[in-house]
Amino acid sequence: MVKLNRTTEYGLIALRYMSDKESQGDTSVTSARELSDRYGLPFEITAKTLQRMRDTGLIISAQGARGGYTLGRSLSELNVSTFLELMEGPQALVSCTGSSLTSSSSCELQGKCEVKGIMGDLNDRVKEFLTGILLTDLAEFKNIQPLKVEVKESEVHAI
Amino acid sequence: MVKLNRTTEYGLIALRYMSDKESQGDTSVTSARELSDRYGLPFEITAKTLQRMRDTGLIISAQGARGGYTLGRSLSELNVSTFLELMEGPQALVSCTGSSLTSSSSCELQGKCEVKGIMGDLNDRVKEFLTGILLTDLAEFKNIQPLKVEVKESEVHAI
DNA sequence: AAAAATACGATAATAATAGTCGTATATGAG
DNA sequence: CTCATATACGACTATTATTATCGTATTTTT
Repeated sequence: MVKLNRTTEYGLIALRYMSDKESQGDTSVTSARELSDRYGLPFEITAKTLQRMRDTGLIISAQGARGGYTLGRSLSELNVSTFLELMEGPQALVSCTGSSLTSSSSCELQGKCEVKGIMGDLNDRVKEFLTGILLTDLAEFKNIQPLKVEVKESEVHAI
Repeated sequence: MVKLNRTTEYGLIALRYMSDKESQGDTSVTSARELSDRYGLPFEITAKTLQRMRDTGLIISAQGARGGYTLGRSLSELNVSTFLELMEGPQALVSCTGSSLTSSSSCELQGKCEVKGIMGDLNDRVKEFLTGILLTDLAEFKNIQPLKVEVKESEVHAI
């Protein structure tokens, strides 16, 4: 049916975490390690995901020791459609619909296919719908329990 | 982002074709061969897709020579959400959301994950939205040019 | 009996996604 | 100025999901 890929999930976790930090007056940056430790995400992928999010401007990076990421734009103005496109690229709902970057997704039924219009219409509608939903509109994005830092043994003496 | 699989496309082609036939007073059944020939679809997959559609009641089969398929329910009462679920199963928008049949899609962050609620909410909204759209609402589902039967040589003497 | 069609399970091929590895670069702290 | 920590980035591998193929059985009309 309709499905998000996992890195989008990781990205959402990251955004929500940073947003929460910010709203608590915590101005510290968030490192890939911090996220992967806290949520049990694979570090390498978390790091790579954050880099892609930086490329698209969702977050801002600071290199070097004590480096990390902070929010790059106001989440209360970011809609779901835009978020998904930033995370996964301008993919269409269905393969035969244009506006796709990958050449492999161009339909071989070209010309013959009679559902292109139907699919394109559906795609447009879903996109329009998602454009109307802001990330911060989604239930539980805000109003979660304050982040309790359950520090690991290994981290204790490191601080 | 959000994507349909190809067999759903095939299924949509089949439904539209049969619906169109019906509205023209053509009461003949539609065979897998007929569809695969006309639209250049792989026969085996078309056949299998039609079988799954029969399993879910979308279409009705008639076995044997001169057998084939006819519509099993009124398309003007079939919404997109239901259609997608019948074609692809009750999959969720995102892996960590429940209601999935495959055990592999259960999230390993169980308990820790804090976006489950967000994703579940988004999933519910998209589903509700799709429920409000009927297949026949979609542009170009109806009002297409009458099917011109460009009969192939091989079919001519068979009729 | 033969031909045409669906029924169905097993398996192979392909594509998409997820994850790993190695190395380079930047920066703060001592 | 060196070390530790963190991002940056490309190439590669593994895993999973999807798509397609194959072989055989069954049903029904002629």
